[in-house]
Amino acid sequence: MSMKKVYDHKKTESKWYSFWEKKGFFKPEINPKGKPYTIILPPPNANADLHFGHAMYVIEDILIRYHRMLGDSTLWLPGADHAGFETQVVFEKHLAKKGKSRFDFDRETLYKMIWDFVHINKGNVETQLKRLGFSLDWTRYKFTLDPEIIKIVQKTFKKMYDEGLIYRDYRLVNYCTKHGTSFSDLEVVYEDRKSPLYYIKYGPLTLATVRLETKFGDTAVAVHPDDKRYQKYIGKEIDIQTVIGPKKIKVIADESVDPKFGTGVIKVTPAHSHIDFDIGKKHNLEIRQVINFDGRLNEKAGKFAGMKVKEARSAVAEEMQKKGLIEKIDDKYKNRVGVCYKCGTEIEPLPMEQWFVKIESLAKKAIESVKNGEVSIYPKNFTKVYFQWMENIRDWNISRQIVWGIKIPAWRCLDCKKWVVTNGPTPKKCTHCSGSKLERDPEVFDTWFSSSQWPYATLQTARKGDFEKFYPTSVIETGRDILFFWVARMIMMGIYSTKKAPFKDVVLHGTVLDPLGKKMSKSKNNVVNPLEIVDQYGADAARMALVYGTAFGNDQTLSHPKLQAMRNFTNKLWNIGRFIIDMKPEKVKSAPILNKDDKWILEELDKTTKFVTVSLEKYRFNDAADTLYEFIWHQFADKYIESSKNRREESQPILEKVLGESLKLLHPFMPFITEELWQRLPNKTQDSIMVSEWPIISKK
RNA sequence: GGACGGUUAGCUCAGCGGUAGAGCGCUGCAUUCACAUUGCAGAAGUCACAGGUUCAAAUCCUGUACCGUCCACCA
Repeated sequence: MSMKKVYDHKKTESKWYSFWEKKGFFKPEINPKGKPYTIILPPPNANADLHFGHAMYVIEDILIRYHRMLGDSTLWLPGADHAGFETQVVFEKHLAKKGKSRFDFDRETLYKMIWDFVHINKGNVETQLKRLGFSLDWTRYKFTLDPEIIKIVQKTFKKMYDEGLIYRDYRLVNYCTKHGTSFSDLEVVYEDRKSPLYYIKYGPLTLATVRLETKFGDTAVAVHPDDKRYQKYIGKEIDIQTVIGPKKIKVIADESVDPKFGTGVIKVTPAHSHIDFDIGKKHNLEIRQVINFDGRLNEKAGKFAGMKVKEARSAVAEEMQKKGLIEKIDDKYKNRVGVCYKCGTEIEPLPMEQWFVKIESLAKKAIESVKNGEVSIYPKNFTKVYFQWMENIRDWNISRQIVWGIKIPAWRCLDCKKWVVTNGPTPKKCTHCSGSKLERDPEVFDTWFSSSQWPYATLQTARKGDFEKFYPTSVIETGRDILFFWVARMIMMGIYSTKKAPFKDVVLHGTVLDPLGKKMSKSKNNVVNPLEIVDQYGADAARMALVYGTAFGNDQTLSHPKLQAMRNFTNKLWNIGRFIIDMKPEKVKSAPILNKDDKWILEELDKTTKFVTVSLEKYRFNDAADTLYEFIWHQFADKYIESSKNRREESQPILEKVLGESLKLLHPFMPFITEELWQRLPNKTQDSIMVSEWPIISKK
């Protein structure tokens, strides 16, 4: 079939993906003897379509296709994440549109509804990944809620519990009163606020506080041990007036009090402030909870009971002012307030029992694995960020009070109140007292607890022998915004469970911003669907645009002019192909004598081959892409092809050779058009360019 | 309060020790001879600012300004 003047990406791209898949080219088995090369796809959330930023997965496809052509036994394993809390929030929004809420359904029904919702979305996501040309081995597809994955996650929990690395503790958690769940420290975002700072009288002392409404939970007043002003009160009880009557309160000394802040005196509210909780623990103070999980004050607040935190604050302030208990109000005070990263509700530190991972020993090994080079992070300046975070890490709260997730396999014995933990199955009786009345912990794991086990959980359950062959994986490639959430935790959990870090290289890409340079988000309504871009410019152009012209690791702005340029490039390539293949002269000299031009282009091809290869090894994708563009367009097409026109019969073999090699080098970046042209090459050596050999630099 | 990244042609960005580069845009010319999603030619930047190191700095060091991001339980 003769070739049209203008390249039609829609025609080409629709046919090759299924061809590749049918041939089994995405499976590592096509190179059974090659050395293993593995990437686990960061499983996209199953609750929504991919946005254009996900197209950065192209980096992984480039690496995978390159290594497949090198002859490696190459595996790129796809999956999806149930994305616990995230998904529940998305689903609640759907419910809200129908005038419903999560409280209208029982647990099982809600779970089932979300399950159905997620399974529709998963299908959409798969279609998107395929349209982008990603050479994923779909026969090994995994979902975080597959029974075999759940089994592994629960088993890990049990093992860690048995070894004392997971414990149950009553302590303050970051709690969103709107969503009704706790969060890890990472999920709290901080906002700058101007909050009135009240100077209140506590008997003979005056202290400064923002959170007036928590005063009903005060169980001490604290000063710095060396603060001369307050020596005589330390250890004594003082009488104070409060809005709900007189009260006695103890004055304690603690190093953590900053004498320079306010008056140097603080109220200690162990139930509602992290720092106070620690002080309280040290001094054995009562944890007096006055704010309930619905964000309202309870009966301990007297007549303020039932009020929401904010109303209570102003109501208390008003009342205290009437009674002359407020000395002054500093209304210029600036502080940072933790809010829910989803809804912006102020996070309440609230005391509750939760499961925690004892993180120190895990972090230590994770730090070590990077220090000793078992794991390398690219771009390398992120190594420092990684260390910083790891060195200051705190125990990880892995309980979530939601329904959508993996259930924690823990039961409390109603007789002896102790916990029974299993690998998953419901225990018949209590292992401590043989009691038979057991109550399951209704909570589920933090999503990241399961995804941190993803590399080994997938490989251990995909196919027999996979784990042995493909673990540790070669590269984890992901957005740098989830370095802590995911990458760091995978390293910790991987080392814990398998004794080996789960990957050798961490490759972090920047964020793809909208055409105006703003972060894409649903709330801003500026999310771009990759399929729109693919329809408009072609998958090849979209892929190339993401790697061309931006240093790897930097943020980039989605640029239509750039997409257009890459679309033009595909057309240029198409016409190069058309000229060489479709307009082949009738007579061709079989053993040409090389002239100056021939030698020059072959030399340039060599240089390009070398440069592209080295750049890929160093994860310098833009260098490789820029060079290929320059070589193919400006050296091969503009110079060599032009000069060859008056000696076509002689140069035809060179034209074919350079085209073939260029297509191979370009294939990882632009798989569809390179396959289309490859299939038309008169001298093609394999069924598909996908399984052809990566060009080798010819010897001089 | 710390840390990291950015600041280079009108726009979007490469370059990161040897007298400034790309894509888009702009100007002029060419052409139904693979490609107008084209070719050729060209204009365009005191490389944020101030010091320093060096024979030589956009590139290294110090500091400043402005943008962006991340981390931190200051009441």
